Amino acid sequence: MTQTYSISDLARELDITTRAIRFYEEQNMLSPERRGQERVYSPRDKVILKLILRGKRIGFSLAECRELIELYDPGHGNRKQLETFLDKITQRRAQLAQQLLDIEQMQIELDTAEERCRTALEQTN
Amino acid sequence: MTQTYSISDLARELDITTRAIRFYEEQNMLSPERRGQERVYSPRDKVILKLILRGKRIGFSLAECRELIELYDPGHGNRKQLETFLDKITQRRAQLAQQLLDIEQMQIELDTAEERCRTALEQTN
DNA sequence: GCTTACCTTTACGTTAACGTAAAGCAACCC
DNA sequence: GGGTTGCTTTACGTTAACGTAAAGGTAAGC
Repeated sequence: MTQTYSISDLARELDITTRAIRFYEEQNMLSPERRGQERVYSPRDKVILKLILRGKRIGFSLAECRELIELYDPGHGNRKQLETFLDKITQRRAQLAQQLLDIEQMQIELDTAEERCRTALEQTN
Repeated sequence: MTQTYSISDLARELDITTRAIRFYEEQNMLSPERRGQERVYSPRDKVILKLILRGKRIGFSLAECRELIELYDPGHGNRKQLETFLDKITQRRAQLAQQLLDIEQMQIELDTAEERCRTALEQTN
């Protein structure tokens, strides 16, 4: 049998609230099975959640995260759809490249900020 | 004389609204000079705005951006302050490192997504 | 049979980061 | 002097992404 999770299992493991998980479902980013009333999550659901969290860490909106999820299995797309998918992939790549530049630049600024802090600290001695 | 800018100069050049610029001032992230009623911005103000925009591109909140700005000139800090600055710098570095990992991972996923798109496209031929 | 621990739905509340509209001053153009 | 352009302040509106009750269902343990 393939592994399943309760909602609080996932909440604990991924360090988010159950409310957040239900919210993502409301936004059609998840559709877990049900056993009676209760939600039952699959490994795939967990992967999607991780995608969402990773997206959020680099500042993606949930709408953007949903796009990423749609890219995750493009099987059901017609020609037109697939081509817009490829477009979106290209755009995302450009965005990620820009973010890499931004991060590098910020690391440099943190370096000089640390420098200045340290010399200022020496002044106080 | 050192260069100055009007609010719409900066808005045009940095591609944001004047409302946003005024809002950042409300949040104590800018404090431009005044000529009569009008705001007059210095090159330093422009640097700060760029810091903000860069921060936003990688998902920082304005509160986080303000911290970065404070790190930008730590001259006026006492010992205690300077040490918390160094702490914050360390934290930011860790966050940036995590973001780098996230971006790399996403690039990989975009690669495989593109693969799947292309093979799916070939199916439609 | 009562408590405790999870689960559910419904619904209103909250915060961040501006958007948008209203109303008005100052300078230049014709 | 009337209109346009660009600046100002004040203030209410909006969206995203949940938080936070409230009210209740179910199964386990004592």
